[in-house]
Amino acid sequence: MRLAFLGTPDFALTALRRLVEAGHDIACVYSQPPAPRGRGHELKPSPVHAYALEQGLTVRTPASMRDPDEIAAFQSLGLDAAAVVAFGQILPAAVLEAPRLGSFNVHGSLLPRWRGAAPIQRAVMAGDLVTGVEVMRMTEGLDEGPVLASTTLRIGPLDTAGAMHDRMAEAGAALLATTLEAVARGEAVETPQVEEGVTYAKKIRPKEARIDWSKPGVEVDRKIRGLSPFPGAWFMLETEKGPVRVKALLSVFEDADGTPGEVLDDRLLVASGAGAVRLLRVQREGRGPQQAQEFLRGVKAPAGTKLG
RNA sequence: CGCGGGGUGGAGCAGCCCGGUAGCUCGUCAGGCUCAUAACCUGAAGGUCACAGGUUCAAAUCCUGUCCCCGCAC
Repeated sequence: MRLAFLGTPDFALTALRRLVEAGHDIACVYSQPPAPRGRGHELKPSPVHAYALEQGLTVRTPASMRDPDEIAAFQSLGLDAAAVVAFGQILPAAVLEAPRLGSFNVHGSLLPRWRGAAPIQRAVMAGDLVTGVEVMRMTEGLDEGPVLASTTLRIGPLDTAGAMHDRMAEAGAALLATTLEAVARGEAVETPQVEEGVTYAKKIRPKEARIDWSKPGVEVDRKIRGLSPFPGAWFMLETEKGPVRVKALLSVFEDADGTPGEVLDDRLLVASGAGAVRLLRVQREGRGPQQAQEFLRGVKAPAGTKLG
């Protein structure tokens, strides 16, 4: 098929790779323009952008797909379909409807639950036991289009948003590839989303990442796993060299009591408003991620330590 | 030139300000003890202290440059 691919981060890259390997004719790759991300204010192309250049694909990084010239250029590509995966821009109908067969999107949730920006993280934070990845036809509304294919995934007690992200990227890429084939053959079945159970996955704000130990342990644990590895739920720890910010990357809920924020044993079991949370994997600022055991070798946090 | 932290035996850290015999908690190996809720005791191996220059009688420690990693901001 002759396709346009619109995507930006790693999640999208996994899908693009699959389409390239499947031998599709990628007429043009669209991605968000290089931004001064990362340290040192360096201008870095997005993962999708970098890969596209590497593959010798045509890349465009318009600031806005609403630009009339951009829309005209898109319409003249002679596309069979457009694949949109975590692109980062709202697309106008003129773009969505330009390809002969339409535009399709990979979304990380079982719609209509968790429409919007951060479905994977919100699902983990909410304690969902099951989630999934779906391919839908794009319409003007936010993630409201009919669903063509779906894969469900379980969220285990030790799963983080990052782990789900990786699994979902793979599953989504495969789903997208097979669905596009089905669409090409005219065999795809589109199922409208049900009216009930609509929720929205608001974008994650760094401000909500600080851990409030007075909350129930079950919630603290979900927040830790839902925000791991990015942006990372964090707390403050007093050390010999002063206060240090520590991210909790993985944890598990345990039934124990104590003053919220107090460490209950020598293995990072922390009391919360209800029950306790054992930190299994953490990362302090300036250092890399570490298992609790390694972390405890370099920092003192014995029973009785108060976390902020 | 956005702000800041860091690169020390296999892992995690201290030492650096106030230059002078490389330390701690683990792991590994050998032996002992035995069952104490990640076991304990004894001994051993293992490091050009990121890299390149400079200062000095002497540099992990001071100065200059380079590379790499991480947090924030974005």
